Amino acid sequence: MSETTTPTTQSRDDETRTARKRRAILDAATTLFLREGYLATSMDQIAAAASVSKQTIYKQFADKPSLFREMVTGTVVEVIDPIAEQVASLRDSTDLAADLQRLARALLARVIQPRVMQLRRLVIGEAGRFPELGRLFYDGGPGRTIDVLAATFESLATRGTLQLQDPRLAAEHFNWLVMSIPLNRVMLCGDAELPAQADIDRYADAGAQAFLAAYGAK
Amino acid sequence: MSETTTPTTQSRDDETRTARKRRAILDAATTLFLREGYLATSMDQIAAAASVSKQTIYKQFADKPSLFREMVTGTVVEVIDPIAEQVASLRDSTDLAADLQRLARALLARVIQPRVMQLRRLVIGEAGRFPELGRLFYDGGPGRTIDVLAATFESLATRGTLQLQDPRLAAEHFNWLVMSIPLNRVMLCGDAELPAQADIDRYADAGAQAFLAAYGAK
Amino acid sequence: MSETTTPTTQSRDDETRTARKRRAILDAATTLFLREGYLATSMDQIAAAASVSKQTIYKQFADKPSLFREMVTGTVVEVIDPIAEQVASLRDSTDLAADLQRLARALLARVIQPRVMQLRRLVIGEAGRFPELGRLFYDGGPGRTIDVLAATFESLATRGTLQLQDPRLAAEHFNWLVMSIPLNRVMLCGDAELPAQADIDRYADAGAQAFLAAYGAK
Amino acid sequence: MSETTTPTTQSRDDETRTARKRRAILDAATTLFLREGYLATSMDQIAAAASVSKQTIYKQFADKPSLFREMVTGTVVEVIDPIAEQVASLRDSTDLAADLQRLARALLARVIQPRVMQLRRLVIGEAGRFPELGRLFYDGGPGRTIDVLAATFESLATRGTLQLQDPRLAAEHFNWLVMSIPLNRVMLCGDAELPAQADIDRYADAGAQAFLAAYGAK
DNA sequence: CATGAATGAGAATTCATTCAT
DNA sequence: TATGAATGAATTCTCATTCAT
Repeated sequence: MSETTTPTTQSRDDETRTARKRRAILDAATTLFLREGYLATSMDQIAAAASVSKQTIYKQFADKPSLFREMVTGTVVEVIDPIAEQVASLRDSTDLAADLQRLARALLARVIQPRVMQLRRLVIGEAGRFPELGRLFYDGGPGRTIDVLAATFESLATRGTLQLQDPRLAAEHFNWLVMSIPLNRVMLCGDAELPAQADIDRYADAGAQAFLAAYGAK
Repeated sequence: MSETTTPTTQSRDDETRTARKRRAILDAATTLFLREGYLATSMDQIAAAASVSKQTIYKQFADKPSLFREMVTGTVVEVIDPIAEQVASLRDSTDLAADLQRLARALLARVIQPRVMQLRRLVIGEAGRFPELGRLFYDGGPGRTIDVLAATFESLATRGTLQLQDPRLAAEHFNWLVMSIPLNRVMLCGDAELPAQADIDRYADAGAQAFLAAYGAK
Repeated sequence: MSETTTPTTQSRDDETRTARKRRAILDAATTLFLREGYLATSMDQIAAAASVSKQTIYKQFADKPSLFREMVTGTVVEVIDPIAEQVASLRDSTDLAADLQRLARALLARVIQPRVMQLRRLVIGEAGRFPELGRLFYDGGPGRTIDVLAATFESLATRGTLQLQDPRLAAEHFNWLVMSIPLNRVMLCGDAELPAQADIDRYADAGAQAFLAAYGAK
Repeated sequence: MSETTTPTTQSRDDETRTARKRRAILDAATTLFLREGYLATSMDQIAAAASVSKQTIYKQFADKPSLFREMVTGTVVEVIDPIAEQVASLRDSTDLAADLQRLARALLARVIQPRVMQLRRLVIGEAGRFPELGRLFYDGGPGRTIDVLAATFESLATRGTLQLQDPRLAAEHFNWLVMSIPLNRVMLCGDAELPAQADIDRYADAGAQAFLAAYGAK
């Protein structure tokens, strides 16, 4: 009814409406792909969940793989850790133990989120069909974290706050010391196995502590 | 070997033939499921790959999920680490650094095998459809390794060779310090990213070394 | 008739088209299910007979049982005897023998129709798979007839035109005296055995006459 | 073990064993066909239920239709009313009302048996595929009963005990007056609707009584 | 002679994608 | 532009029947 009120803004309205539909499609696709997997999700389901016709989907996305790629890409971006500043602030830390612990908790809390876990499972499960998405996830997730960690650790080593030869290796060790225990458990045993917040923090703390024991200045 | 020794035992020949078919089906299913995934593998493909009629499959396995479960179960068992002895031998180690390094290399070499990696990917990707298989894999894989490690570490701590409060936590840290870097990279970035043997050993060595730095007696 | 009157009402046209397809599917299903039976009719046949794609069927009907139920329900309704008025008019009959005979002929003519016979056979044959349809047929067919007959007979008994204690029992007796002979013969021996119209009327007359001999006022 | 003790009787033993298997097959087929229907019963199920191999079935019966025909034929024969004598004894009845009632109860009790009802449903449902079996059932069931009844009623009419012109018509009326009410109800509404024994007798009594009211000597 | 395997087709149902309206 | 229909193939699973062993 109101789409034709002002002819001049019609194209803009259409654009907005199109964008809205596009977003609805991506939202539905995100929910369904994450929950059911790639093959187990049908275009019909997505159309129904987005309340659009299938034709509308195919007008916006070339085909199912394209829609899937776009959805994964978008979700990776949206989920990427905005931890750069927090990591960088470590450089001037006066209480490294406390600051590392805080960082560890923040990192783990982010990664253990159901949506991130589902995305990780999805990307791993579809690694055969969409190899580029695995790399995308890696680069936007662990890779990026490790990059900024490595830079910071190098700076700390220069100041003698940390003792290490290979800052990138230390960054990886920190990252996985913090994450691996709950990450692998939940990834394999399902969200049913998801530890309570207190336990998650304990894993983060223990990881940070072990890291300091190995790499801290004596 | 002995299928044709006694021509009179027809029933035994039949048994062998049936068992042979069953094995052929499971082999084909293993190859295809690991390579293509659960949904992307059809019973027709399996029948063709096993040179068997579909009927024969359905006479041996109730349905596709059953065949899949049996295949995963069997592969998990077959792939389980026989590391118990090697770990146990640590107890009387006179050169813990060297022995931990040897153990780390053995553990990582096993886990990084393509077949194990594929199985891990498959199980993770199908965690939604087959939650029990994730747990099965965990219990037969990392869980089991960590169990035996924890027992050994506790004994080493009693003797003062290691310094730790929570042997299970230390075992987890050891395990993931050794594995996580190449494991996560390969799992996400594919076998293309698979590091050379030398690099793998380096990861193992670095993990063991970091562990000792954190948990070794001063 | 009016599908093309208003070109602007596209949605209504769509509705009509969909409804037309739905009707075509139900018609084809009716013909095939009645002729071949439930299991012997395939969804492919129905789609072909309705000149419709299988998808269209499955978008309108959840599955084969649903389609079958809908078809039987519809056919039962469409075939239900509109005899209520004719039966009710008996109450003021001045020539009961003639009126009962007329009623008997009408009842039997309806029931002996090939389509009704086929439906009866189908419902009986599928009683195991679709028990609710048997009851539906009974309630819409014999049950309903007997209900209205019983009410009328009771009224006639009050006026002394009939002599009976149990009007429902009398109604059943009337119904089956009229129907049973040709009904059972045709149901078991097939339409090949279907008597000529004259014979059918004779059965109806004889049934009505026997009823009056048993229940009429002396 | 004992099959080879006496070579002379071996063939007879085989015959017996063969006959035993044949009977087992027919028993299994009877149970399954009656319960599930013709198409819904598979040769595999029959083989399993009879504890024989499918090959054995095909050695004894040409194909599925043959097995079905043989099973129906056998069951019809086995279920045929041995009421000839009881009907014949009516001829010298001194208390026709009592004797007709006794006969009615016997007839109805037989027909209402679950196995007979299932057979009737089966034959009606398969009338399209096996028209000859419907006729077989009719001739062995209602047809036969009506034949002997007609003969007896004629004799009673000659003696003036009954008043009728067409003995065959009277026989049909008697038969269906007795049977129709519970027969149709159970056939359509299922065994769930099966009346208690007392009710069945009541239907039989009422049918016999109505018959006498219509056809008895005044 | 009887068991397991094979055959070859056909069942119901779903899919991604493309026309028509 | 967007809806319903169509397409055409693929899915899992079952069937009756026939070879081989």
